[in-house]
Amino acid sequence: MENNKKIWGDAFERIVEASAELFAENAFHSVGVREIANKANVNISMISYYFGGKAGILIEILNRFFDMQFSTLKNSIVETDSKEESIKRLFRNIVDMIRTHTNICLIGFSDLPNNVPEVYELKVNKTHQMMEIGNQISTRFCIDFCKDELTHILGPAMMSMLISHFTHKNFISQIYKIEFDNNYYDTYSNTLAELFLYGITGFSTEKNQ
Amino acid sequence: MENNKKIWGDAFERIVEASAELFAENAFHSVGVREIANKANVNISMISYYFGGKAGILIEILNRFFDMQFSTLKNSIVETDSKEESIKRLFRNIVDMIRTHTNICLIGFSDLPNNVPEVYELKVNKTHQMMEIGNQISTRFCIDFCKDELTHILGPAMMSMLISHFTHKNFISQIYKIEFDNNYYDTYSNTLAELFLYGITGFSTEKNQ
DNA sequence: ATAAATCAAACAAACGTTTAATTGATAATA
DNA sequence: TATTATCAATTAAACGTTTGTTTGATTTAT
Repeated sequence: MENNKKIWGDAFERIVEASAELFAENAFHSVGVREIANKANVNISMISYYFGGKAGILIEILNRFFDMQFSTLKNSIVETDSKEESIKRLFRNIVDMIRTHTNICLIGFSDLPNNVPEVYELKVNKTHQMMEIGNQISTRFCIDFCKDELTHILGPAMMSMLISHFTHKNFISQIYKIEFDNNYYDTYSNTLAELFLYGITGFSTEKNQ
Repeated sequence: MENNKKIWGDAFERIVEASAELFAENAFHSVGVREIANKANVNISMISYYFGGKAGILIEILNRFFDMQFSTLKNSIVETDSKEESIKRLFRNIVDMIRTHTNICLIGFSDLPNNVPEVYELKVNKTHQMMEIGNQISTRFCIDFCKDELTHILGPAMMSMLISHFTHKNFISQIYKIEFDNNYYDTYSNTLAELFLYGITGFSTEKNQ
């Protein structure tokens, strides 16, 4: 895939980038090929030319998302880490990933064009792989509580928890006047990591001291 | 609104029901009015007649969702509860709500037709109200850690955590062979409540004893 | 000279909405 | 009691757009 992109023109990448922005803002089916072509400054027919159709763009984006997610999770495994540092590093890395690739992540988590068979199958397969990696990480993290049968609960729960802020960000910023800077996301990542580690009980005692 | 429904025929309710199923399965913009009309056994023009357009159905569904969410949260406040029982009751009630109204909840949480101005504004307003109720509940629950400035993090995080299973359910059931019965959701609700209360640390020690 | 890249134009299909006519039941009139 | 008036409910058909895709010619670079 990396090779293809260099053989093909910039248009390929511009289409992916423009689509990612548009798909993240609104749902896949509500974005038209002409809107994409305009934003990417390419002719409409380039979409079918490069991606075989509109759905092909989404598949490209989803593949990038899952690759990114996999490597982020795997890179978060550091053998010498304590359990606490494991979780904190993991949460920090995931938040970093979402911040630097917000659009792709929002699409990967929330876009649900299940009526496109290719997309649906890809999601099933990748979810399966995610569960396996989740199991690996659980044991490597020495999270002994996390039996196989619980991975499918806690895995999605953890990821959804972390992404939730970014899906609500637009609404929240219209209500509160918060600056979403590095400091904010340090706190954000740490807060959720501590919640995940110790719950609101441990969290409250720690903060009150 | 309750009155209107009795003046109007069954068609009104059939349209809402059919749309909820379809919008939950696929995104709002990928569902056509003819598909809705077929499933509801009504003429296409009834949609504009009753709802003023396709978007009107979504607004009706979202209003029901937010009303439901508000009353579920408020009904979870029992003054005599301990902190632990407060959270467990809250989580139990939310899971019950999602189970009995899965479609409406999936739409309320994940459907994002932000390019429909009326829908977007409604979501902003209701999110605002949700945050206020979140604050009320936090203090009533004696969750002293939950300052105002953290509600906008923990509120969405908690809800997203609980809904995550239902958004992933289709994928998960293709991987694992799990029966999603009453027992499963008792465990599910309790597991996430304990995670929220004590984190994976407290959770593991409790389970290993 | 060859092949990839880009273009304007047209394609049929599906989209949401509107129209005007008709049905059905209820209320008012004679 | 029979007839008329009224209005909500429902229908088939057509409306003009917009949809994603394809075609065939043209440009660009190798």
